[in-house]
Amino acid sequence: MEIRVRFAPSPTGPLHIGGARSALFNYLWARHNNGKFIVRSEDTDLGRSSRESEQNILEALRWLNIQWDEGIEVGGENGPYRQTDRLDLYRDYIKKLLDGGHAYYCYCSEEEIEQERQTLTAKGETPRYLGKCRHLTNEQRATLEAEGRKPVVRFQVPESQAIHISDQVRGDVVFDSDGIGDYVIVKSDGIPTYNFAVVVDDVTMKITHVIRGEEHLSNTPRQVLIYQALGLPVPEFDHVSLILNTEGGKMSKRDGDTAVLDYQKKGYLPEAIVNFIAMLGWAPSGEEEFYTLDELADVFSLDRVSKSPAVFDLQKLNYINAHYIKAAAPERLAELALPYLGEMGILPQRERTDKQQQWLISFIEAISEKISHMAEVKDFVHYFHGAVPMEPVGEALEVLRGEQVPGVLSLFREKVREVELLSGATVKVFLKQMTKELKLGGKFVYMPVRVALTGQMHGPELFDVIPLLGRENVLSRLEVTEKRYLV
RNA sequence: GGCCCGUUGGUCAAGCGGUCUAAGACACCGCCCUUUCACGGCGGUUACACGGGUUCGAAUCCCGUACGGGUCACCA
Repeated sequence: MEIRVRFAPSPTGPLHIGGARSALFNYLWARHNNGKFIVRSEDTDLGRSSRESEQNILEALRWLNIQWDEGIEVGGENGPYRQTDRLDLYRDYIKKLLDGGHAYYCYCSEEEIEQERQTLTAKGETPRYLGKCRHLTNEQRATLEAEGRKPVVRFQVPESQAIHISDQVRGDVVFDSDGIGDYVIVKSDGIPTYNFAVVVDDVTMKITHVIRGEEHLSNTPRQVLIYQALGLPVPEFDHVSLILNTEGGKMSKRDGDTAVLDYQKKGYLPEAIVNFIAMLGWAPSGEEEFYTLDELADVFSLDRVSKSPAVFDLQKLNYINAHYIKAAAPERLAELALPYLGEMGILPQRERTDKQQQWLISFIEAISEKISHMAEVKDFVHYFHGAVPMEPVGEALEVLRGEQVPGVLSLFREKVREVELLSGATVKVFLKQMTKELKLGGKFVYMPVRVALTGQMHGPELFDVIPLLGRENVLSRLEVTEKRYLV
């Protein structure tokens, strides 16, 4: 049988990290089994759903290179793929449920239901709807409708039934139907609710595995009941644990970036995000930690998915992203760095001169080992740009106090002036010469030069910094330092 | 509160009854490499929530407790 899985977000906000991981796991499972991956939209919450959110979600998936075989914007034979376009379909299934005695109209008011809930809670029981409207006669219904009441349709939950859920991640889970009240499957505006629509969609789209977040586990028995009432085969459910913030709580806006595209904006690489979130809640059997999408699809399996929640660790993401940055082509990184450099007025976004383009590439090469995501290029431009160095403080200032420093810097200036082309290679040569001529250890030559030029003790390779600064900036920075700190 | 799920170092995690005086990675700390900064290499600190069972033997199985989370909507 063909494996068919789906990602079914509700378009009420941007795609967040947790959603992306659900999508990824579904995608990987499909690819691993040569199956199909479907993307649909659960937009029955008319008030909160928007096309903007849907677009954001789709864009994020595309950015991560998670492609779908069927669904929104790509089509397929089981469409349409938006729930609001499937209302007629749902009506047919509702009719079946109503005719089969598995569902009924309910006219209870919000106050009545709230009352019932409170009574049950007070007794220490699960708050639920007990089925007051189960056996309304036609006359009673007519009377209630004459009062202007709009009914909802409720599913009639069978009594004292054990509901078994087969879940490859969590093992088999059993629920008692008595803990579940008759729940609404069609709202008073005629729109079906999630718990019902999702069943119809999964059935008609022939979904074999429902891989989703743990928050859905408690809702699963409601869905299974509908499958059973309809006499339809129940798919396998696989509930993946949640992704938590550093405090161990649910990830929210306050914890920083939760949306996938936030990371795009900060210049993270999609392959790094994929690699990182795959490892949150799943682990390969070997010790390799870097995987491409294709490699993940090869080795992914549901039985290695973790049951316990995972904390989103930005440091680890940064580490993984740094790895991919080191591996990426400078041209690609340059393209990604441009927005930040443009923002700072360093380089034009387009129509750069050859010289500017060359500078850009050299700049990227010099710093690509130093940064964890591209937005950090902003922290590095001062090393390579401008006539004045950063102000040295603390230890850096101490470095300039060394007695050999004036001699080092003046010799350095001489060398810079002598050299025709200030390239990395020439700089390397004359810096080495200087250590010999002055009979000083490298540290006593390189460090003062570094601090004099950048004001910092740490930073990119000196042989990169000097050519990128250019002769003019080097000389002016030297002068500034000598004036300010050596007199 | 009821129901359900979970609990290995600060974090991600391996482990599926003996090879566990518990792997690997991030972070942290040292050392080495580098006549600068890094990369890298080597080493170190830190963990089976607790209590009962079962068993010759338990991180691994069972029960309980504690803690965390999810859910109980005309949200999905």
